[in-house]
Amino acid sequence: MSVLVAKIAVSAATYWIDRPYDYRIPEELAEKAKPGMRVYVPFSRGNRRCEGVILALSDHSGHDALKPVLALLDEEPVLTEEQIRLALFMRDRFFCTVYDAVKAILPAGLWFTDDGERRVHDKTVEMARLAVPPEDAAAIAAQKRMRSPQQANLLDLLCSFFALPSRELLRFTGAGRQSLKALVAAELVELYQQEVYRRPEIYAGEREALPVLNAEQQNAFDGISALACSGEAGAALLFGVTGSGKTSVYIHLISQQLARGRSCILLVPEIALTPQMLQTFSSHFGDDVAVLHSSLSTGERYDEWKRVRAGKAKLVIGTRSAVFAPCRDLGLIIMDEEQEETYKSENSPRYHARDIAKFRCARANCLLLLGSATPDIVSAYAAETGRYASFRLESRYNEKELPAVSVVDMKRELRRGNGGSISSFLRDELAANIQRGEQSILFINRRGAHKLVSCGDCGYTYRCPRCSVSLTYHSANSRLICHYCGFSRRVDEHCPDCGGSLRYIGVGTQMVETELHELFPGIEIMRMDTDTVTPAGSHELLFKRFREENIPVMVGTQMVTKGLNFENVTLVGVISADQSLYAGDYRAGERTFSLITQVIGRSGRGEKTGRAVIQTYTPENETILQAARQDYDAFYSSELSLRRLQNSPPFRDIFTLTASGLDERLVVHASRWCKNRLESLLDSSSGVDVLGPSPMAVVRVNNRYRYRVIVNGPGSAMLRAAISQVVCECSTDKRFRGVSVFADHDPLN
DNA sequence: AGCACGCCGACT
DNA sequence: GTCGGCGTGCTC
Repeated sequence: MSVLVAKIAVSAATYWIDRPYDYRIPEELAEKAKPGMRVYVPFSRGNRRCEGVILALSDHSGHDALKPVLALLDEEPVLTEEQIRLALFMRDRFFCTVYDAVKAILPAGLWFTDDGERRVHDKTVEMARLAVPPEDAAAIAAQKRMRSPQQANLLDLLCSFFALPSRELLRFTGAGRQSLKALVAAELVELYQQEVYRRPEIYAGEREALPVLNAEQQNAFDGISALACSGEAGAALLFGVTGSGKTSVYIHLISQQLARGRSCILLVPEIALTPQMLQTFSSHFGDDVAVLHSSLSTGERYDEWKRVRAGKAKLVIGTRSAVFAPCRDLGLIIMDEEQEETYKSENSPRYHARDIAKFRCARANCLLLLGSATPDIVSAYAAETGRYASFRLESRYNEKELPAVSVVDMKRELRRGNGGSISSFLRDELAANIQRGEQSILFINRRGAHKLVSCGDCGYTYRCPRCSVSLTYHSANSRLICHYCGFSRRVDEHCPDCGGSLRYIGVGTQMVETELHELFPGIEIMRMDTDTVTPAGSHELLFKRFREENIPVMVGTQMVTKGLNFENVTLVGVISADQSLYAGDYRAGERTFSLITQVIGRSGRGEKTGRAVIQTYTPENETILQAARQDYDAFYSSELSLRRLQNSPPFRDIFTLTASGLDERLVVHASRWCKNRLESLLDSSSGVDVLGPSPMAVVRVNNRYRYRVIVNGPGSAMLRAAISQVVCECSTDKRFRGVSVFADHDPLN
């Protein structure tokens, strides 16, 4: 019997209409069409051509009048059966469309290729700009105000910005695409493509002998390798204190799998920060290594992807998305620093790399190894209860002692009249280090280390017109920028409100840097921020300078806590350990513990023993004390009982329903409706709590108000189905037009 | 979402 | 009358 029907996931389908659509396969394509191939199909009333992917073939359909598949985009399937399964799993797990999942699984480069010949195009975004002088546009806008207010709004906005990405433009004005198209048709506005630039990457190395394992590492290796070679699916946790040499164990495990003809994936939280890790692995595995991460160019990424798929590269090292690497004969997935938040995607598909890794390992009957010095409480619990195998590395390299840690009470410091951010204790320690010619690193527990601009007379501060946050000053281009939506503007000469003089208030690194200059005149201070606009690789350069020029003090955010080892650093300071403790979500304690542990780990990597100073306004806080003692087990047990009381993971799963829109009242209304609807769908005995709605920490972004309902319950298929149903119902409810809703499993905040 | 169909208000 | 907003409903 001839196969005539294809079940297809289409790109144009939104979440609430996403299902396999049946299409007729025309006679001439019947031979070639296979599951996993991309196709063009007509979709919706206008039969507009859209992309799709064949999920399955069939000989019948429950529908009559099927539309035909227009064309096949691939000669061979680009998705394996296994990857199709994964995409379907992702839809169910992460509340995304199947096509969204497919786009995450496949590399972007695939969309730019033709006939197997690589034709990499520059990545572009669609921009809209005025096609007439702004004065004319303003006049036309005024004319149009009555008849077509949406078009008038679009024109007005373009008058002040000249050019904007059309996506942004529509989002900001709330106008529909048709209004923009009308303006384009009237030749008042034109659309054009603007390039988004990408940067390349180089790596090289010579093969080296495998590192020698110490007894403890050998022991861990033996246990893990037995599991990895057992041919059964499973997961293991490798708890290894900072400097215990987890990497050496990884190298041996990978080497073993490659020798068995299996391929491996090594996931790292942030590859840009670990060039020496890459160096290490390419020195052992040479061309067997493929690197996959977001700052590769589309072409490079695609090339690496092809090498992996062809079986030419057997070890994939990469960030989050590398978990989708098309490895053949997968033998092992390792997630290094598995507690890191960068493994969770914050836009659709909102997946966690750990969940994808588990799925793949289960299907491939292989091992997932989670490595960490401060494991996620959920992973540690799974290890404790025997769901994961568990291995420990407890001795530091070369039997080095832990740094001596001091906790400084900043409240007392304040009472003593020191209102600055550096305590007298830390100051003395710094002075001692400077005198000895040793280096120090100060860590600021805060993101966005920028300046605010405020009026010295009336206190006016610049706020984003589209978001409920202040604008921050970037010296790189002398502009004020919103970190949420990217809005930017020039700074005025004087206060726009009262004409007074404007002050530039340093927060974070800048403030500390200034203070240090006052305390230690003439001493060089290096500053390192996470989100300064700097060219690629400049962090590495800064680290190199710090090392080679023996710069006495480095001040920085997040990134100074990661990776690099400096022999001569013997003092680290945490300026304020408190910020991340009160972030509000259930992960706050975990984050703080992990952060402090990593900072302490930066000290005393060389010959000399290190010291660490932790400043806090709550010196009695258990988490901070446990982190200071580097006592993960104590932290784990107190955190676990807290989680048990709070009903948070690992005891319950957390889901959120987030609603956003221009009309705040409507957003609240829709959120409240979601909560009630969900409660009514669930049995009162289901053990599910629905909380909220509550405004998000930053309520307004890009003029859209954001409210959230939190669902706390067992992550059962039944609960996920109910959540999915509520999202679909709310999205299609006419009363909530203009409000968009999405669900997320265990979001970061 | 994005597209067609169809209703209703303004201008020739 | 009719042009073109903008609301409504559907997507194999």
